[in-house]
Amino acid sequence: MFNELLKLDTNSALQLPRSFYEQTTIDVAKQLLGKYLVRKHPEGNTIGRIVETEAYVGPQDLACHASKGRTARTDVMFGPAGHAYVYFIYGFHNMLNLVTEKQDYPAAVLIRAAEPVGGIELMKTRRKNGELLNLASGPGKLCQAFAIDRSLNGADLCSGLLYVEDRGEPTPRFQATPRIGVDYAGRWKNKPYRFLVRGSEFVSKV
DNA sequence: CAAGAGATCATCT
DNA sequence: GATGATCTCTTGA
Repeated sequence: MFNELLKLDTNSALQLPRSFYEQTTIDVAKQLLGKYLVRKHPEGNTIGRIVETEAYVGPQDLACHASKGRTARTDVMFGPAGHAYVYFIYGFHNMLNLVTEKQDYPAAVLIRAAEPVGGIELMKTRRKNGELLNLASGPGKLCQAFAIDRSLNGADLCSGLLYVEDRGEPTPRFQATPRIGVDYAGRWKNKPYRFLVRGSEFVSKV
């Protein structure tokens, strides 16, 4: 109980600054591994150690929504770095992305999985399958566990209810694989833009 | 277990 | 009108 409270005590001084997100999308995707996603919510806070990401690197990337141009949906990606791009897919699931790179360059990192660290009981109440390994091991599951939906689309990651902490861990060893579910993306579908923490039990099962 | 289908809707053609 | 940065449950071996 006491340990749980310690874990929940977040420190905004550790919050990643906007300059972090202004790096290249690939760099951001790699460096987000081992960082902590923090979601503040009236029901309670939830925290997870990011273990899986995917980079969507810009307008030329056929797997990136922004390759279709600037629309109401993709508008956030064209804005400044360090904001959330949240969209709804398959009639069921929200996907959380963090906008990267400079203003007017549309790119983002998809957060695909996290190891639950704080607010685990709350996550279990939000998820049908309350197994620890199944709470946030996939982009849709993660959004459900962290109560992330489109109301957070465009949210500033440097001031509010949703941000990422650097707790001083070095970036863990990781591997790169092709991205999931982007078979339509022609020669871009095989790019090794999915990054997973090596040996983590909490990555998505694909 | 592996494979398959169904769920369900915002977005763009 | 089609389709998707998915998940879960059912089926059958």
